[in-house]
Amino acid sequence: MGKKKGRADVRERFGLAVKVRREALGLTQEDLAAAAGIHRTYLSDVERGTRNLSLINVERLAAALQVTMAELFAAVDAG
Amino acid sequence: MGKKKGRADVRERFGLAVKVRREALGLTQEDLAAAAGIHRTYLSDVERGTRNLSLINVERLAAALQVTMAELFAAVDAG
DNA sequence: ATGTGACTGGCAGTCCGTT
DNA sequence: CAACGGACTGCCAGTCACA
Repeated sequence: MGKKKGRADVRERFGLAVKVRREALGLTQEDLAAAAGIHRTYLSDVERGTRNLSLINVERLAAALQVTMAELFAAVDAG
Repeated sequence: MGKKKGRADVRERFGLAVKVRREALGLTQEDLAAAAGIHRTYLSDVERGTRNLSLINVERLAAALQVTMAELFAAVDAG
């Protein structure tokens, strides 16, 4: 039953949302990183929840994932 | 009829979304800044679209505005 | 293909004040 | 009450070598 309580850090929830969506598209981290115009190792950090990325990179990632930011954050909120 | 074209910068759209929601709640910048745990002058910059804020502060702001991040970004996307 | 530590430059974020 | 300037600190952005 549970609901949750100690919710995970936003960075972790965001990273997971990105990863789930990326895999749904059948892309590798390298593919997505290239599409979003960011670096491969940076994306790796983002998916693992160790980076507190900012607005501009959030937008780039959403675009590369072919979802609106609202859709992406719906998954983050749900996480 | 066009609809879109040169869409405004994410920072500007985000700042406007925050401002509209803040005013709907009848809060001053100082009130909201205190509720979100960020600084007054920084919030001023954010609303004016001059700051590229990061994930953690986005979450704090959404919480202080009493909306989910998805709801907040729906307004940003619409902007 | 991905994870991770380390590194540096620039900006996110704070705080003073004035308009 | 909000915009804006200046100065400061800490952390994000961006990259590499290597497991």
